[in-house]
Amino acid sequence: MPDLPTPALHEWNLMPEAAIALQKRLAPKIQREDRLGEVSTIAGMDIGFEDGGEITRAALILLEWPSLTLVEQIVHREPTRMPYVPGLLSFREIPAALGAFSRLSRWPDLIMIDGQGIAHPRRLGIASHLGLWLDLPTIGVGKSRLCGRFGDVPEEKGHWTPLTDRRRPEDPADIGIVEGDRVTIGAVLRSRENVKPLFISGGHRVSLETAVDWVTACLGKTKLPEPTRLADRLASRRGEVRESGRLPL
DNA sequence: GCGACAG
DNA sequence: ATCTTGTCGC
Repeated sequence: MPDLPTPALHEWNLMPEAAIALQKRLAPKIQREDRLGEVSTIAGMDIGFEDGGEITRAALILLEWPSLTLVEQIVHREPTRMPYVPGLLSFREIPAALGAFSRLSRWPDLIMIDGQGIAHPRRLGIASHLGLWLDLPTIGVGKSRLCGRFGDVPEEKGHWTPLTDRRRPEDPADIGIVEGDRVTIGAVLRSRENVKPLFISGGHRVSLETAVDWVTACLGKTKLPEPTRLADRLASRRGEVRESGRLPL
């Protein structure tokens, strides 16, 4: 049984200025180099809402690697405590996510989260924040852009273009490839043809290249990688997810 | 000052 | 995110 610090209200229910200050203090702690062990399980995390937003619903999926077989699925519901504010998403969704993780029978070796990693104004998106809290390798798998610019994305599945942003004063020198006053913070990946691309970024303890590799390796026939796809389904729709294993390539 | 803005 | 019907395409 994993044991994790209980999220105290005062640590998450912060005023915007305090939350931003905390992000700036935590961002330097993010590990951008690969620090993953052997991967035998991968988790997928996503959040949904009920009652017009009154209830937060955290969905956690645990898959076995490389079969991508479902080994555990958890749904955790609790009252919503923060409104959605661009850039402060983690404060709204992480408490519920931790509730789901506390019910997991064992820690995953890698986690994919619906949202950004360091591709964030202060380089601390929800995937990074959660990874730091759990001290586990995380990858951000966003369905849309929060910040940064990118050029045309190749049409071929698996190809991508860098997501770059203006370098911020507090950005560490090794945050990514630096070109002039810009830095690469993520990858805009064509996970599937004829569909809008995915925004991949390292969360914690995972480099961008490795993040893209893992997401690509978990792609099936759909736009989202299996971990996130299943968590997504569990977070929104009712009922459970039944899965028998990896889809044919 | 005017947009943009993860889920 | 969520509210919502049918519809086009592989």
